[in-house]
Amino acid sequence: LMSSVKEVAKRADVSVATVSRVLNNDKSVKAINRTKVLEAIQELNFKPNMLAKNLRKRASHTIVMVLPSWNNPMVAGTVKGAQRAIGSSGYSLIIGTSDWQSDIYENMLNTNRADGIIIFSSWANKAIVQKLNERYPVVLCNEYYEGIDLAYAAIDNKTASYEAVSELLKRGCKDIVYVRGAIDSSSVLNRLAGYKQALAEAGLAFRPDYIIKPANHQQITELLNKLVHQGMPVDGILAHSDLYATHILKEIKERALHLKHNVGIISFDGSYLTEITNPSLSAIVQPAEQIGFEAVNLMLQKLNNTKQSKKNELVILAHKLVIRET
Amino acid sequence: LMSSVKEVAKRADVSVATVSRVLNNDKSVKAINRTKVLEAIQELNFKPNMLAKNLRKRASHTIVMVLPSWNNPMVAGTVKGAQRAIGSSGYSLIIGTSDWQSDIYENMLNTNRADGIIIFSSWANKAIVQKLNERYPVVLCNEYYEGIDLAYAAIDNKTASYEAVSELLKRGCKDIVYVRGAIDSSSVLNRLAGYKQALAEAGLAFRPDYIIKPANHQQITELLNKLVHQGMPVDGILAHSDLYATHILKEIKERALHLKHNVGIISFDGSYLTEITNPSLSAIVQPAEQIGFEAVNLMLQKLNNTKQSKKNELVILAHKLVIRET
DNA sequence: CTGAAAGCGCTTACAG
DNA sequence: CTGAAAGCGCTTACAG
Repeated sequence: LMSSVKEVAKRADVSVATVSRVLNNDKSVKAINRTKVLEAIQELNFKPNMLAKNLRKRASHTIVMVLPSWNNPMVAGTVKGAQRAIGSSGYSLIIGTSDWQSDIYENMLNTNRADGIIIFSSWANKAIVQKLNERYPVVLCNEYYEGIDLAYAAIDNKTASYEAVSELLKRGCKDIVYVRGAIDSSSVLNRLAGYKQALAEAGLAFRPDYIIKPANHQQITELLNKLVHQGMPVDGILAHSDLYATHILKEIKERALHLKHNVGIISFDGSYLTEITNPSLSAIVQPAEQIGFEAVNLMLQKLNNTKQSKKNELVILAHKLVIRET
Repeated sequence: LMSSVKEVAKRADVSVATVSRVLNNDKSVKAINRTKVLEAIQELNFKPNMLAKNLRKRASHTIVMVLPSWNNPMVAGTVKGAQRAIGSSGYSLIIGTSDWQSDIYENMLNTNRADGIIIFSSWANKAIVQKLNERYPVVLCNEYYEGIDLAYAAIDNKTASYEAVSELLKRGCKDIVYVRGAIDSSSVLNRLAGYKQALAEAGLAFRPDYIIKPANHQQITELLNKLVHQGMPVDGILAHSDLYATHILKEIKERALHLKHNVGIISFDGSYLTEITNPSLSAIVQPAEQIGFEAVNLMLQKLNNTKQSKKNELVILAHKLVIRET
């Protein structure tokens, strides 16, 4: 049914080696032979079998990417950028989320189903990342691990957080809560550092109670209410994600969360969610698409750099504080 | 570095054929040999090279899935279900969106980078689907094509639409607009049919002007305003997607769209977006995860059914009308 | 500039 | 129940 290099070779009256060379743009092929081969390829509608090529080249030409979840527009943007970078590189992108068992991804690498792994999310702890990094190309998105030499793409979370909190302070907010992520990831720690820096510059004391660490959406309301009922007022919120912020907005509206309607809220991500809520959300906009794009490019560089500079590249992308109604 | 069947065979003191048989659960292997092989696999930490297996089996063990976009929670749900169905089947899922050139997907099939294709979205016109279906396993999500024998998973769009419009009529709405999708896909046509049926049963005339066909989000406002300004009132809207509905809500709030705040709105999909808007949106909830799950299962059946019943299966899943604030 | 040949790491008729 | 051997469809030193 499908024709092979053998048939192309016969038709073009050359050897399979020459056909392969044409397929791989080998400069050494004489022009006349190249033409004959290309014609034969056309006539036979030949499509190279990647299964064979992959085995021979010992590469799956596949990259696997781990995401924190599907239901997050920031993630969607990143994937979009990743797909764009994959483009016509000849590589395929396999995407999965971290609710899969972690060893699925390791297995993909072990069994040659993927050549490298891009990790978005704090799915993998430091030990896993370190272990992977010793054997396979690894690129991180949005996070990094102190002490591991890795390529990654992310924004400057500390500065972004500093700017957001400074904005709230400028408006007159005095009691600002940071609703942080559940894991001590680099983004959480850096945002925490930016938060502290902004308070310090304003001459305000840092109060650990104002760092809220919910295990899930539901807990946000619980923890914030607890704070308020203990006599600690809240007039500003830095939310770790748009999803957190939309949830807070909803709970305020439904009066489950006992905060004023006009509490200052700035969330991270700045996806389209911040525009469809009512009121619309102020946010630190992350260049999600760019992050995904750069992450894949870093990986493609790694995969194509045979014995070139091994130095890992860090790509820091620009964020933007966008003020909307909160 | 990596050990191969050859090394396992040597260590277990059997032939590579026997190793392969153990790997493939061939019952004919004597228990003692099976044990020896399994031990050797353990000791050598052997991982089979899928590149070789795929070539030999003439299968990539990969499925490609085409989505309409990334930024849509309904799509996210479908992908989540698809991933769950893939589970530990040994297959990988490659996902892409329809803004890629269509021939990328055909090329994946042609070059053995994928064994079958799942099409969500009306990315492919009938001719393309028909052509693909002649050569490769195809499964459709949410849509089907009249006259092509295909497996697909979807809800009963006509009944769902009928129920939504009936609900609006029951509330007293008389002038109901259907903001339809841009393509004459089966879902659009069926929803249109349900819309008409509901009107007919209520003794109301069908007015083609009340079917709005925006090319993009921005056009919704333009087209609806035009209708209203031409003296055709609007008191109910059936929206083709949650995204459309959230956009409508936003434009009403910003007074760009000249409709009353309390216009009845029911949207399709019923993703989490319908809960975070203010007011929250009434919607036909599609079982997105299930749809993705079933689609992948249909595909896996096709790929594993060597010479079994060729009859294509249709999976119709239950929808649900959920009334919220609109 | 080209071809014959070996080989990537598996699986599977075939013979015993 | 098992092994020797062929082969999946490519690529690539090697020799010329």
